[in-house]
Amino acid sequence: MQEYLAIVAACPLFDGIGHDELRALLSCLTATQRQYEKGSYIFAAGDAVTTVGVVLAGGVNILKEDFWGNRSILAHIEPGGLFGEAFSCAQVDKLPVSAAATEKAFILLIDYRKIVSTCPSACTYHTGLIRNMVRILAQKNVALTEKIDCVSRRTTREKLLSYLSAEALRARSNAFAIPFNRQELADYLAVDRSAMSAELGRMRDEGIVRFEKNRFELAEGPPGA
Amino acid sequence: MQEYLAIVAACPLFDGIGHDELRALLSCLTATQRQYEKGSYIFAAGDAVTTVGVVLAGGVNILKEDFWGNRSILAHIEPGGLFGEAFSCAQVDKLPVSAAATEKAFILLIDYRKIVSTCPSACTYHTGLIRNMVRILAQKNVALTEKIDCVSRRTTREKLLSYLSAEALRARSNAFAIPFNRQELADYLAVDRSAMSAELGRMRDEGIVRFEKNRFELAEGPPGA
DNA sequence: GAGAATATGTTGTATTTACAACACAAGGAG
DNA sequence: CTCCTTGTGTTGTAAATACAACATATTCTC
Repeated sequence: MQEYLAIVAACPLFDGIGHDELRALLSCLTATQRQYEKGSYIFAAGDAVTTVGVVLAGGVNILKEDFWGNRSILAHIEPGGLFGEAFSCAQVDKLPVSAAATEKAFILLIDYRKIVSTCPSACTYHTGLIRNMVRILAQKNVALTEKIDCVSRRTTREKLLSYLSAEALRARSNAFAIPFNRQELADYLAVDRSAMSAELGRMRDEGIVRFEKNRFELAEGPPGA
Repeated sequence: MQEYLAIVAACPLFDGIGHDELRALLSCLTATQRQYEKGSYIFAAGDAVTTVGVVLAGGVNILKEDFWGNRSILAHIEPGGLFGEAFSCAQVDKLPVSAAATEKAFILLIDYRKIVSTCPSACTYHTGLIRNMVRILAQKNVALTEKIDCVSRRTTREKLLSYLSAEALRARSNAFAIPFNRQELADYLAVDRSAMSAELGRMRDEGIVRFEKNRFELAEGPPGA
């Protein structure tokens, strides 16, 4: 564990907690470290999960299998990353996804009930831990809501405008940089990259937006003007 | 407050907490009750919010205004409903939405920091309260992720199959009822109702699915077969 | 600087969708 | 029962998209 302390400290769940306190906290949480071979499951669909996982080394894929057995990868988690927190904390009785090691992996497992219950010994950093967990869930919530707002639009143009509007409001400026390249933006908006590129070109021709690379600038007037 | 105790108790934030304990808890949380006239703002876009709201009476709309000033209603909250929890708990510095009373409303406001910090007097039900908050956020997380999984598909058919697959897995049966009528399902999947209806008809013709009203039954074989 | 890999823009076509308009059934209110 | 509302399916057409294939850039490596 010693060797992974820096990785654990990098996990947002432990924000604001120093190395020394962290060691005490992990013991208070009865966190356990386990090793998984490539391809083996940390959680399997159908399981009841009460733990969250922190990747110490290696990597983990979150997989989903639909009714007909079609598999898809929902996420890839790297060292320092957290997984399983939504399903554990939501107290779902049967996991709808699986988590599998993509290579030999070391995982720290922590029971979410230990996290959200203040310990009898009242360790100082437990309140910070709870606040971190709540913040992580809430931030993901905000990000997901924002994405749905974009993806739920009917046309590529509406999706782009919705996304660019959100970025402009976030930057509090009509000029801003986006954290995606074209392919990533297309994936985020769930549209075809080339069709999106064409739509961006038309929007530029109409004077709605200017852009170069990942820097965008929105015209101040309404899109219709 | 006395008169609204039953409403507060119905809020999922206070699940598992009895009326007597609730009164003590609310005082421990320094919850405050405020009255809002129709149209007035409980939270305005740009505010820094640290409180969650519980609607005691009346109604609240969550509103969003984009970069060009186009308004849209994201949600309507009724008595017993909770709002503002995601943004408060995510510690966003400037609210990207507003909350306004749709009619004369009574709102209970609670600082989220009081919720996630265990109180010095260590009131018994605080751990339950924290767990409720975490569960609410996590469940919304799961629901949003599930919706994104459907909405991010390219075609109406893929969206329908994704949604129906999720419902079948949830029901652990290939026959199940859905909680939507056609218009609501179309809104959920972000497609046109009539186009969706036509697609459902084609899928039925192809033997992929059978349905009547809100009861659906998926063929066991793969969609392509 | 050459060459490879990656990122981005462009175009044509077949497919799919949105939209509007309408038909029809079911259920409730009077 | 009749009217009215609501829910659902159908069709035609214009519009938008996905997809494929290709043309330029840009960046990275050697």
